[in-house]
Amino acid sequence: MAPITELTVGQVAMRSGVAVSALHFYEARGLIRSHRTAGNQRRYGRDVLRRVAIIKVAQEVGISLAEIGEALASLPEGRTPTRDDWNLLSTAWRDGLDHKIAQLKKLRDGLTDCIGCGCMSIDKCPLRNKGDRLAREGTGARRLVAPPLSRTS
Amino acid sequence: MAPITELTVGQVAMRSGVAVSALHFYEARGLIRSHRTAGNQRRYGRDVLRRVAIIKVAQEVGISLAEIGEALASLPEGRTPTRDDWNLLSTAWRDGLDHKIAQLKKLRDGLTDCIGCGCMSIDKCPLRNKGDRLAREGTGARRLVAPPLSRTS
DNA sequence: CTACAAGCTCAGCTTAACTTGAGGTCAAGC
DNA sequence: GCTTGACCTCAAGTTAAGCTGAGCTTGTAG
Repeated sequence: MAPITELTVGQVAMRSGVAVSALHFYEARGLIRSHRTAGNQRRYGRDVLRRVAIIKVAQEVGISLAEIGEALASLPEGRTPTRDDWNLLSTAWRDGLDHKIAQLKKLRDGLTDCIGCGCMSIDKCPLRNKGDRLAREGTGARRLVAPPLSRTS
Repeated sequence: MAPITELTVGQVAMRSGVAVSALHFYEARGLIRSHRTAGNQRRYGRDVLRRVAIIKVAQEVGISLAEIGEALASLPEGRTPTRDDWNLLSTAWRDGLDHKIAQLKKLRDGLTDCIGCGCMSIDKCPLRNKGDRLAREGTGARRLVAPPLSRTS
C-alpha cells in the first residue's frame, strides 16, 4: 500500500496552513527542499509537513528562520529523519526555551521593583545588564526577542 | 544643590546606551519628548533616562514600540511621573508577562512530545492550535513573538 | 482540444526599528 | 576668528519574513 508520497505546493500549503508564497520562501532559504517534475513543478516528500510544522512552532516562540534553518540543517539530508533525529533537535530547543523562560521570569519579578526604584542606570540595573548581548548585533533591525539559542553546530 | 536638569542628546545616548539616532527615532514616535534651546538643540529632562530604560527593557521581552508608546502615553504628560505612575504601568505589563511565560512553558512542555509523535497536523496538535491568533494578522511582516498584550486603554 | 485552475519566476511592496549619509548649523577652545 | 566636534533635518538603506502581481507555463476536466 504505497502511500501518496509526493505533494504539490498547493497541497502542502493546505495541509500545513502556510501560504504557497511562504513555502517558496522557505525553500529559497533552504529550510525545506523539493524536487521538480518534468514540467518544473515542485514535489515534496511527506516529511516536509513536519518540517513546516516545526518551523511554525519555532517561530511562535521567537526563533528566527535563520536559527530554525541551522537546526533543520542538522537533520540528515539524504534519508527521512528518524524520531531520534527530531528528538535531538527538540531537546536542543528545549534548552533555549528554558533559558528564555527563566529570563522572562526574572524580568517579570524584577520589573515592578526596578522600574520605580531609580536603579535603571545601564551599569547597575540587573534588568538592563541581562540583555547586553542584544545591544550590539549588527546593523539594521533587531530581532524583537529571541536571545541567541545555544547552537548545536 | 540644583541637579543638572537638562541633558543633551549625546548625554542621554551615553547614559542610556542607545544611539542618538534611536533617540531621535523614539522622539519622532512620541515615546520621549524634549524641548529645544534657542539654537534648536534638544534638551531632555532627567526622567527621559527612565523612559528610555523602560523602552529597552520592554523591547527585550518582545513588546513592540507601538505598545510601549501606548503604555508610556498613560503617564502624565505635564508633570514628572511619580512612583505610583510607574507602578501602574509595570503592573499592567506584569500581566502580559505572566501570560507570555505561561505560553512559553506550555510550548516547552509540549515540544519534545509533540515533535516526535507525528501529531503535528494543524487541526490536532495543541502546539499548532495555540498560535492560531498569530496566523492571520494583516499583511506584511509578522511580529516574531509578542502576543498582543492586554491594553489598558 | 480547449478552458481554467494551479504552478513557475521575478520584481517590488510591507512593517518594525533603526542606521547611514548628505548637507548645513551651533558652540566652545585656542 | 576659526576650527572642530556635537547637533539638526530629511531622505534613503537595511533585515526579516513574507505578500502581491505580472506575465507565462502546466495539467487536467469536460
